[in-house]
Order: sequence, then C-alpha cells, then structure tokens
Amino acid sequence: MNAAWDAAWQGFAECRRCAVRDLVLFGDLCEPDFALIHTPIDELKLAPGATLYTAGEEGGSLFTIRAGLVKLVQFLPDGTQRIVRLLRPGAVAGLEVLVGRPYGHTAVALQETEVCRIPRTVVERLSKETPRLHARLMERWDQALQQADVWLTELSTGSARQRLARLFLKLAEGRDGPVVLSGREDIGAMIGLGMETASRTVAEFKRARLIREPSPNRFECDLDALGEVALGG
Amino acid sequence: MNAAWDAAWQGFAECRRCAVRDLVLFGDLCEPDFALIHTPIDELKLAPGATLYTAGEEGGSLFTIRAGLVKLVQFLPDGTQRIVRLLRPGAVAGLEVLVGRPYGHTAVALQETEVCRIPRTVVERLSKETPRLHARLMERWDQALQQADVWLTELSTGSARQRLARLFLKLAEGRDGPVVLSGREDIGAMIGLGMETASRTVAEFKRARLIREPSPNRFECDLDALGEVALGG
DNA sequence: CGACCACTTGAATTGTGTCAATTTCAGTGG
DNA sequence: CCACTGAAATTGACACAATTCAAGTGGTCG
Repeated sequence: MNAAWDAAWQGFAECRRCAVRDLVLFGDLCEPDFALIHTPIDELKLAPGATLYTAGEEGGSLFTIRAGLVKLVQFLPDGTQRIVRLLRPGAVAGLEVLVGRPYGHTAVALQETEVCRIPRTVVERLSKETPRLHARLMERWDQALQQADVWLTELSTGSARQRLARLFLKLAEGRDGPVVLSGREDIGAMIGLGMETASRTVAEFKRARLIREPSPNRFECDLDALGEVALGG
Repeated sequence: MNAAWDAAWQGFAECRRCAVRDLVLFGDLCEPDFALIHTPIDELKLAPGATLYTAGEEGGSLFTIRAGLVKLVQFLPDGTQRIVRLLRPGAVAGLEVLVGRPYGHTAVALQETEVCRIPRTVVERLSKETPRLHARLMERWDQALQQADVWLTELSTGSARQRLARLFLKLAEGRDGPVVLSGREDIGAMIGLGMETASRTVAEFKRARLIREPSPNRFECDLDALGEVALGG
C-alpha cells in the first residue's frame, strides 16, 4: 500500500504567497531565493487516519505541517506501538531524510491535516545557496528534540493520572478550541499505558469534571484543575 | 558554583591534528577552513561527577565529547531527576545554544571524560562560510533525536527487567570492555524506575549470572542472555 | 437485524513504589 | 589499630497502582 494513496493532491504550492509561511521552513527566504526552487512542492490534504509515510521507507521528501495534527509512531519488537511525538502546524516531519536516513517513524494524520511535500533536493539546494534556511532547519531539529525530552519526562513519568493530565495540558496549550484525539488506544500509546488504563482514567477525569467529551474524541478541558493533577497526583 | 570549576583545563586544541577529528564535528573541514577559527578551542578534562554545564545557563559554547561518558539530566517539577540521554565519544552536547536557547539539561560526567569546548561564534562563523559543517551538524541533531526516541521506546517501556536488560545492551554495544556506571540511583533515573527497584533488579541479574560486578559499578554482561530478557520478560 | 468495532467495566494478578531497617564500605580522627 | 561516621546499596514488608483477561455495553454500517 503506497502512502501517497492516502493523500489527496491539492495543487502546487505557491510558497511566495503562503499564508503560514513565517510559521514554517521558508519564512526567511527572500525573492531571489525562490528562483532556486525548481522542483514542484505539492500541497497534500490528509484524512484522519491517513498515512503520510512509513518507517523504513527511503524518503525523498520532508513535510511541513500546515494544519491539523500528525502522530509519529514507532513499533516495538513485540509488536506494540508507541507514539513518540505529535506534529502540529509549523513542525516538520521527516527531517531524517536530510542526513540520508530512511524515515524513522510512521507518520499518521490524527485529524484533517494539510502538509507541503518538499523534495529533499530542494532543501539541499537552498541549503547550499542561502544561510537563511539553516537557522530555520536547526530550529526545527531543536523543536523536535525538545519535544522528545518533554515526552520522556512529562508523559512517561509519574502516575497514570499525572500523565493524562499533562497530555491534555500539552495538547490544549496555545489553542482555544477543544482537544481532538483519535481514540483511547492512541491516548495509551502516547503516555505509555495500556488502553484499558487510559480509558479508565479518562472516565475518572470526566466524573471529576476535569474534562468533558461532548462528542467522541473531542475534549474540553479545565486547565487549572488539570494543572493540579499534573503535579500532585 | 561555577561549572567551569569542575573542569581541568588541558590546553588549546589543535583541531588540525586532532586524533579523533573524523569522529567529531570538524571532520570534513579542509585547510582554509581552519583559518576561520579565531577563537581558541579549549580542551577540558572532567573527573567523574563533574558538571559540564547546568540547565538554564546561557551557554556560549557547545562541547564535543572526545572520551568518556556524559549524562544529560533534566529535573522534574517534583524535584526528582531523569536522565534523558547519554553522550559518548563523537557526540555533541549543548547544540541548543546554536538556536539561542539556554542549556536544556544539566550535563555531568559519569567517567573520566575529555571534551572540547567550541564557542558558539566559531560554529556560526564556519557555518556561514562552508557548507561542509552543515552536514555534520545535522548528523549530530539527528543522532540526538534518534537516541531520544530509543530511550522512550526501549528504556521507558516494558517491565523493569526488560528495561535494565536493554540498558546494559545499549551501553555494551560497540564496545568490548566492561560497562561502567555511577551508581544505582543513576540506573534508576535512566530507565524510569526507583532506586530500590533498580538495585533489586541488578541483584536478580547477578544471581541469574546475566551480569557480573567484579568491582563496584563495573559490569560484565552476558549479551546473548540479556537479549533474551530484553524481549521476553 | 446481526456483525463488527471501539469503548467501558469488573475481578484477579502482578509489579513497582514506598517506608524502614540493615549491611557494606571508605574515610576520618581519636 | 580500632571505633566512629556517613553515603550507597541491599533487603523486607506492605500498600497501591497498573496490567491482564474477560465480559458486557453502545454505536455504526452493511
């Protein structure tokens, strides 16, 4: 199954006029730089559950997330899966292709998601010509690394209640709408717990009115109360 | 307490003649590039337990590890600490200074360790002039990120026995001598377990002859047997 | 309507955390 | 030389939290 089949092609990107350009990779480029982009940059739209790429694939492209939410999944020797990171708008997926590695994770959309597919060659070419891109690239590496550390210290440490509370806080931060997820299984895979424990703890939070779930997998959170739980227990 | 006090100054580095140059950051530089290094690069020697830098410090330098072993520690809100990564020869510590962030961790030597202190300005200057350094830098970002993922999936998942087995395997890989560590507390902090559980599990491994500890904190490992435990339970 | 799927809930089991007592060992000073 | 001290490691007992297995609920879609 080719990953591209999951994605609907939306058109060629006009980076120059991109609405979220300063969020993403090409924010600092100036007019002459754009002339260096010779390979088309596709805009893709992913339905929830669609696979962007699969671990082990030799990837020719990296992706900037324009809208939505993407999970990076890693499979353990015993078959179970663990969600290693979440990518939100502005983040970049597949940076590892820049060092010649195959994709290290499987990337799956959790919501309606829009991405730009940037061929590796484009980044490499720009990288040689303009130093402006370097800063952005390093910021993205740093972003990813910082998030990895957070997941280890905050989402893989402490009791189930603490982890779940921190997860909701993370997902809610810098956003006003509800937190949208994709099921109990994924919640467990993010905080390193079994599905049943995740379900139980979510139910408990609902009873305690820390969260509401007006429609399936859409959560409204009481941030202050969750903050208490995240620390205390 | 200044972190520099923990370190003994060894001299100015002669990068051109560095014995491990191709391991580290400047492996691809050619003769004219070295002329661009105007700020001295110090060589430091750290005793076990010495602090290289502290989380939150505004760091002016990054460090390449020439020999030894360094832990990156992050402190949790409740005061406990978690070891997020280990740096072995060839790795780079403090990459975050390149994006203008203060150090994100506290870096502490676990063994006798040698490092080179490279001022941020040197890297930035070289970065502007030669693209050869970029590839190396990205490799190091990638290395760190990959290790972060491994720690999450292999050292923070599964039973205490599995985690400990995987830890020893990780530390033993690509090396022939014994695995040298710094105490049970640290073992626990690496695999996300309490000190008592770490101690108990180490004792159990010794009884089962999976490991031997001929002198304190030096471990000889039966890799095959540990491999079994890492998977099965 | 029945099949299927995700979620919920229950009960028993196991593992890990916690608190506390004890041992070992290296270092210090009488 | 030996008794003291303090730090790190070990061990035991107990409580509790999470996994596991299993049964049951609720919804959606053919």
